[in-house]
Amino acid sequence: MQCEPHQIDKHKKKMMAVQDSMDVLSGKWKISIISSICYYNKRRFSDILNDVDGISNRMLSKELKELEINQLVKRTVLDTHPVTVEYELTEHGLTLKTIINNLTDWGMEHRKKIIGV
Amino acid sequence: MQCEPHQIDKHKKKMMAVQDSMDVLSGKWKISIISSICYYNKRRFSDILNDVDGISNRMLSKELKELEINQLVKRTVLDTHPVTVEYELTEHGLTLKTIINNLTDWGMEHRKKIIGV
DNA sequence: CAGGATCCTATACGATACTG
DNA sequence: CAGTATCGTATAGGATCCTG
Repeated sequence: MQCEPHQIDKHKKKMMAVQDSMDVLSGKWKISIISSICYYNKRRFSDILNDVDGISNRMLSKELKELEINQLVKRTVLDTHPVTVEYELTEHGLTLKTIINNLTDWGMEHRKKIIGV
Repeated sequence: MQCEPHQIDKHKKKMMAVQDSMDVLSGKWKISIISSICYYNKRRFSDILNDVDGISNRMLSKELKELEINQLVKRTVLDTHPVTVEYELTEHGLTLKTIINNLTDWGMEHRKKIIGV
């Protein structure tokens, strides 16, 4: 593919941007966790544990912490007995909604196409 | 969150769909590889090796094979000396374009917001 | 050039048990 | 309930060398 130099730069910039996204979102669980919180608006630890098929509490705890650090998720401790913790998306986290929806749609199509046949 | 039973089922279905997508796309490299091919339309092995920052030939080879199996990528051996191999997205792979674009945009925003500040 | 083979390491992840 | 601690395994992944 022949490209003008500034075209090539554009491609590189875009590749970098994708990498930046993936640095935050990649891993086996992150997207699923975000989806869970996103679809239910607010979600407790044990609920997410149930939503995300196969995840262990250790992993969930670790991943949520990372998402919090990256300011995608907000953690609220409720004053109940025993303690309850609620997770919700931050405003920045909410900007992922489009991507979640796209991945949901694509997953359904993919299942039809490849798995379902 | 109180939901009607059929609402809950909807959420579960969506969660499953996201999982299906991630089964194919997750991992450190897949999305970047697809982006590279997507942005350039056709791309040779060594080009992708250059586009995707930090990937080793071993990994690239492995990931491309998986993408081929999942029918996202088409591999064409060109009759040159020495051999050249071109990769392009299949029609099914092209349906990921929206997601790639969204991830690109989101990555740029995220950089501004978190990394760049 | 494209990629396979080999070897090795890091870390991602799971299972289980424990605590405020 | 929402985690943390500990331990063990599996896999992801890097480096290097080799070949048609």
